Amino acid sequence: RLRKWQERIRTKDAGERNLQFALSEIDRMASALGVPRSVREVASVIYRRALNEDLIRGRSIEGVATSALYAACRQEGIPRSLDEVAEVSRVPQKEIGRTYRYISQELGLELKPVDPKQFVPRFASALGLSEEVQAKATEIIDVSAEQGLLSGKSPTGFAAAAIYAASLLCNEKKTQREVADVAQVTEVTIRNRYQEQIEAMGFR
Amino acid sequence: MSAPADSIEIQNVVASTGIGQELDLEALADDLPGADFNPDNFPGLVYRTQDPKAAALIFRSGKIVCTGAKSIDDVHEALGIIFDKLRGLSIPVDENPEITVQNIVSSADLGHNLNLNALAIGLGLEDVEYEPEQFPGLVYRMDEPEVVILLFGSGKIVITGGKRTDDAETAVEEIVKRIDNLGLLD
DNA sequence: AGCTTACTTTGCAAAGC
DNA sequence: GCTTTAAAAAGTAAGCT
Repeated sequence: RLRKWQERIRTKDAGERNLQFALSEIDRMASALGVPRSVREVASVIYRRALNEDLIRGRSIEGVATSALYAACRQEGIPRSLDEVAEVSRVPQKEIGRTYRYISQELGLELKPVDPKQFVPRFASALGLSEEVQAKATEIIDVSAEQGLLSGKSPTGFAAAAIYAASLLCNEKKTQREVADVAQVTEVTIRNRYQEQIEAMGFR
Repeated sequence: MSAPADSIEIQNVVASTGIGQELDLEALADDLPGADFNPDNFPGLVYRTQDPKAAALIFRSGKIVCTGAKSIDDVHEALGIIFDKLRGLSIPVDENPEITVQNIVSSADLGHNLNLNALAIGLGLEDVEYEPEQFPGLVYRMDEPEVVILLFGSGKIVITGGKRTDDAETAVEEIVKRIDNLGLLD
């Protein structure tokens, strides 16, 4: 009886320690990513929900914590790419993606596909581009998405190409390499998306 | 005039069977030219047939998994070749081992481009997985028939998880109906 | 700038770690 | 959960010329 009691305390303490660890990891990663406090709070709520629904079983605490943060960024409209999240996590990108899909499904988060436009302000300011370029990039994304060019394309690559095109159109040219570096995509991807978008805009 | 269902092509059939006889895979690996056996890697011995092209995983228990065949007939043909090869090695093989189809992978073309973003919302986010950062296809789990459909922006699709030949046909007709009802079939 | 190769996703069985 | 097999879809990536 006494042993059972001690075991309960031990598991309760362990569980408490695990939760504290997860929350501090979310905090650490959120700081490294530079996301606002509100997003960390949303991530904490998602993590606690996953914990209450026993979704951690068979998965790493860090993996679930990272996925919760990735989901929270999306839910709050300031997405980070899986690449970016993986850079501040000790969990491989592949596992983050897989765990995100799992908790997203189990918790019924029903997050809409990431909108490329949501990357524009962050990428553009990292490149030192003006509001005018951002507005142009947003317009390019809207027009080309309406013409069906977005289906199946990576949101970061789509945003990167639009920013590259907008920088040319507004005489604030950035090289494909510079844009590729902040968006973490290859120049080849920017080139491919750029060609399609320019055509969709009626330029050439 | 060409209905999407007419574009269905079976790409891969997975089936399992058993010869009702335990096997010494080490010996079999020596006696079967072209056999790959790496027990440290995987417990099954891999044997490939040329015509029809297929790959078989042969296990110590005598159970066999056949993959890569383009039709159910090809599965039977390929396994027949393997059964005869084993008999040729004086290994007793059941007269007519039961062959069970476990999965059929098919491809098809809906003939229209698809707006996957709109489709993800229209088909219901709870039944859909669409993460273009990770994979360009939209994953849709259908209940009847119970199959998984991968939909691409080009209108090309993949149907998998079905065990019967007509599952793909039923699934294609159903998905076309659902997409059309959403007004997303241009 | 291409071209080639390779990896991402789905489904399934097998035996064993 | 992983390991291996097969095949399609289309996007992305890396290596080589």
